[in-house]
Amino acid sequence: MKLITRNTDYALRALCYISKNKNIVTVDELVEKLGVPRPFMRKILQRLNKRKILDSFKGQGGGFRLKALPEKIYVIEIMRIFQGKVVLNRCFLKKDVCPNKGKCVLRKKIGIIEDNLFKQLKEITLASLA
Amino acid sequence: MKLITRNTDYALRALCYISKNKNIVTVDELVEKLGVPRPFMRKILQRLNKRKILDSFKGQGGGFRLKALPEKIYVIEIMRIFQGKVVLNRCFLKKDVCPNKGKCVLRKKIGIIEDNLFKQLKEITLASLA
DNA sequence: ACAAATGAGACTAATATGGTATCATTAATC
DNA sequence: GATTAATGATACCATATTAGTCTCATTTGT
Repeated sequence: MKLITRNTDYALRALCYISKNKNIVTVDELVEKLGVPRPFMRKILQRLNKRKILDSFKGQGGGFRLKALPEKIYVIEIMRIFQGKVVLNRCFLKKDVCPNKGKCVLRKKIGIIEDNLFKQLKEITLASLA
Repeated sequence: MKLITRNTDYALRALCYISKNKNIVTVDELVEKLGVPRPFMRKILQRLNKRKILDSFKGQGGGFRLKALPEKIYVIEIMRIFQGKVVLNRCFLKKDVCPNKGKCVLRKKIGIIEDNLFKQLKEITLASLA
């Protein structure tokens, strides 16, 4: 079980690198620095662009740049982009079967853990990583 | 992203049910109560037996029974059985490429979160769920 | 002997993750 | 305006994990 997937990990490291450069950064530069397969890196960056984390510039001299301040970019947001909604507190039983609907202790306990996890993740910004 | 898989969820609910019965419980009874597919339930119980969480009895009148006290059965242990070691704090970069080996802030942060998660999970026993 | 239970293990299906390949579009430069 | 260097979009493939099935063997009470 892992909290962070490769996708997210690469994205975060790419963002860290970009945040340290005032200039525009190209895919090739990131590929060289991080050793991530080029097409994969591209896909990740494109996704970050679509989700308004990055700005992109086409054509010669183009590349990527942060769209927001590193202080405003949250790790949990990047996780959501690549790993979907982070929901731990789910019941797998069919609703009509679950023997204690409404007051399931397991779900409650997991819910509390989830809340704590969120609180911690929400405090981690790109700025705090760099 | 989910913290707990179906496997684990079913296992926990089965264990809860079993813990409330002094008698031996059969697969069929659990299947009826929880609405989980029979062969899947069997597999889960067999695994719990192998890992010494349950005792099993073959033949007519057989079934399953808790091997330890509910106070001594930890949710994290069940998670490990069905989801493998719970390790969140991993770096995906090749070791010789990682730009800040040893002092990677991301890993440190995730490490702290992991520790907290563990602490919480370790406190949840089967007894506390029932 | 028979029936009712679990043990073992191979097999299949569905989903998520990781990764590739190709062609289109844009913009600077010559 | 042609070339070139960049990203955009998207379809596709590979691998791993999770979920689930099927079948036959073994045990044990009646």
